[in-house]
Amino acid sequence: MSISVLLVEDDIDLAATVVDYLEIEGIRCDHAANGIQGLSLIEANDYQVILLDLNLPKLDGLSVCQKVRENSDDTPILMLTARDSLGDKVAGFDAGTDDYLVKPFEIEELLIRVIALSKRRSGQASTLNVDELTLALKARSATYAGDSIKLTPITFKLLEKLMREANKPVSRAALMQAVWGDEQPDSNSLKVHIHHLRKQLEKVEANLVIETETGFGFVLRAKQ
Amino acid sequence: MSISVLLVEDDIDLAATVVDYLEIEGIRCDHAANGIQGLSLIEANDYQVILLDLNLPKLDGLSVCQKVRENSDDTPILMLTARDSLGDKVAGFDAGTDDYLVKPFEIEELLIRVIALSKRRSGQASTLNVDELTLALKARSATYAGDSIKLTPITFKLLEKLMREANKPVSRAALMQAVWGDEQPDSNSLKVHIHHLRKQLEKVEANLVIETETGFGFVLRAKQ
DNA sequence: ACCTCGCTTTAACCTCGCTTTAACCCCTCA
DNA sequence: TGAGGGGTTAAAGCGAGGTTAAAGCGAGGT
Repeated sequence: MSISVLLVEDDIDLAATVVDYLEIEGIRCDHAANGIQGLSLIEANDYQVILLDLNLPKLDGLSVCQKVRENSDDTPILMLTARDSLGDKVAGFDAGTDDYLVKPFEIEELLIRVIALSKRRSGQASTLNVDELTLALKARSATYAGDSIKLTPITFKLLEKLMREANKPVSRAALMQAVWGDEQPDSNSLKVHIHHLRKQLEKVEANLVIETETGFGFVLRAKQ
Repeated sequence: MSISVLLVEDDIDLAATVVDYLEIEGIRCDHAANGIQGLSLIEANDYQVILLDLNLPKLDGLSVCQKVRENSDDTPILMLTARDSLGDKVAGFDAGTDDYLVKPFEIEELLIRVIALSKRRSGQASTLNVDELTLALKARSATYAGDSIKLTPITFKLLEKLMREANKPVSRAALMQAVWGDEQPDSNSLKVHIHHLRKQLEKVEANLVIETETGFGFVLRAKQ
């Protein structure tokens, strides 16, 4: 799985260098130029690591760090700092920083720290949401407006595929590929499992239906 | 509360310098000259931070680090290394290292890292709690509402993993990794030990159950 | 060096429920 | 009206998980 990080840094040249280097190494890298923008990106996306400059316009790095932690977000944070005093670093760790790097730093050094931090907490939950339906991929559980939905391994994979392509028709072949891979059953298993899924959606009175696209496949979309 | 650390380092002069400096700063500092001695001190005492030289006689730093983690001891480890290659550092983080410092280092730098690491852990419990179930990691004992639960080394590791991920399903692979590491038994050992654990939970009439997620793994959660 | 005890692994067997199959229905369109 | 796509249902099959007992193994004591 690929790593995706956010760099919050006001020095545009440095930012460009870091972004380029990380992208070459296969790490997705967003960039924010100030603390406020950084915070909103953090809330909107799901980063594995956050790289925070200590001195930022609008909202400094320490404050950003604190606010992230207040949101009970434990994404690892790597602080980038030009200062080198003991006080600043201790303050950083107090605010919830996981690591820091003193400028100027070797970019390889940054890379290995990003990789290390991304490994530290890889247990974060990613979820799919369509309407009020939530599918927790790690927890392997689904809920609709709070009601839990029981899924077997197969209906789980089916629902996942349909939710990823919500509102877009998915061909039978694509669904079968998603569920069974290359060794597919020959009979009408798919329609039986689609049927099970529909029953589950009805049970929680979901405002979602699986419609059939005759001769093609199925779509998950809101009713009416 | 005062900090107490262990330094595992074979360079006697360097060790003496570090010990003296840390003691002056009010940090208790034990010293071991090789990996084997280090391990036995770690098992016998309760350090806030472990400082590990990478190149050690008898048992190298990485191996010490791995063994500590295998004992479910998550005391922060700061690796001291003369080498500076990317590979070594990544290997270090893989083995469960929390931070590292490249020799020669400023002794003030060491101090602030020790302080930072000792704080990281101070928030972490040495016991895990789920519902009325308590697992004392150091004592390797468990109780439910006061009743003690007998755990073998394997059921202990199993329960620890399930409690750390309480309410979240844990895959078979993850459980087996947590218990056996890379050398896993080929047969159905896991289900036998899960069975033993369930029996223990029943014996104390715990309000917790280990549910199975068919085709995936197991979850520890409250009944109903 | 041997014995013993208890933890771990193996293996056999059973149960349960997920998956598949197949039969039958309905509806649409030629 | 009959052929085909899709929906529904129930039952068969089959593999994953549960249970149990016994063999294997190593640590600690004698």
